[in-house]
Amino acid sequence: MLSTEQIIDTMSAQGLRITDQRRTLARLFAEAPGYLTAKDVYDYMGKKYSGLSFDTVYRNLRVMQELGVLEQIVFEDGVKFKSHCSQDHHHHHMICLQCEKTYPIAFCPMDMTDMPEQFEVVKHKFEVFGYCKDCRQEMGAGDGKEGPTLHLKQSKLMSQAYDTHEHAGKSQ
Amino acid sequence: MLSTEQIIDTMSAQGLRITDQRRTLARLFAEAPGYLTAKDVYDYMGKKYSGLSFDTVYRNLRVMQELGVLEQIVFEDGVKFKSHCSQDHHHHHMICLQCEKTYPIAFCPMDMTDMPEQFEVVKHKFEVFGYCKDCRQEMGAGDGKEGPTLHLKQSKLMSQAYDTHEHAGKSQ
DNA sequence: GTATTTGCAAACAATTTGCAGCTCT
DNA sequence: AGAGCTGCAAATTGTTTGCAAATAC
Repeated sequence: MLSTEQIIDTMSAQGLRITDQRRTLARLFAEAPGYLTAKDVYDYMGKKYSGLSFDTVYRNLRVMQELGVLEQIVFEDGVKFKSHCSQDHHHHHMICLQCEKTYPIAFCPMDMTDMPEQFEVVKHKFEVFGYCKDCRQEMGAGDGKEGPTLHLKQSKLMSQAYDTHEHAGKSQ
Repeated sequence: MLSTEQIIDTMSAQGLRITDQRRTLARLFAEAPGYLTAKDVYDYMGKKYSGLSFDTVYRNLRVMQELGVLEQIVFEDGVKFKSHCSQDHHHHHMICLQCEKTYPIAFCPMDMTDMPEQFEVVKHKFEVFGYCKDCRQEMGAGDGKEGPTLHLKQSKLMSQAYDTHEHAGKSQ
């Protein structure tokens, strides 16, 4: 994840002006553990910073995304944003369907497989959805949804995935 | 892909009524080589079947999707539909960014890797985007976009992918 | 001081809904 | 006959745009 300062510096370096709104956005995304919709952002900003308009949120989400500061993902239920992962190494995510936190996967399917020559690969998407440890515990505790049965094999390639990264940090 | 009849039979078996519109939809999706937006469908239906309304298109896309006849994918540029692949075996796709045809990938990353025990996997997504043989040839022929440079290794797991399946059929 | 940003309101696009009339079965 | 469809028009939701006033540099 990027820190508040990294986000601000990047924006500043691109000649963007650092307004209070943008500062708040930077802080929000630096701290947010999961994905946020434009509305989430708006609601949050509303608390901290009353009088912020929806279009400013949209405009900035767009700008920050184009700048590479934010990652935009289209879920079935809408568009969401989160701070971009460390640019250094390419990786994929497990995404919790409950809390929407992301956990890095220390493995990329494209490393494992070559494409047929006839097809020129431009990009790929690999995402695993499910329930993370924390949410499974809460759900298992019995609040409506039934605690899921597991049918998992021993971890081979991804065992490190669960706690290596800052991703899954319980920050906030 | 499903045939017109398979689609119609499935819908009929679920107690849905077979109207002219639905018949046309079934035929359209049985023949379409790639993904279609609601608007694509509407435009097409307009030709064959003048006077069809947008809401009917939406209603039926939804119904057919819930029924499992259509597959709905959310692309960056919008929601698109295509006829569901043969239900029998799970597989992923290469998707051409130009023509949006899909080519099956004879490999699933989830077969290769176990997830950490702590995470309960519900579903996963693996998609490869790029340019297919046909489109690369056309583009290479020099109509604006530069013919892409390839940097592909020998195919290991996916070599069969390119011509096994009916998917990539040049049908229509 | 000047180019950027913001907030407002209004425009827009995509999708959904209510309802009366038409149509499969 | 009667539940299920369709088409229309109107409502909703999510996102974008034009413009004057406010602000960062």
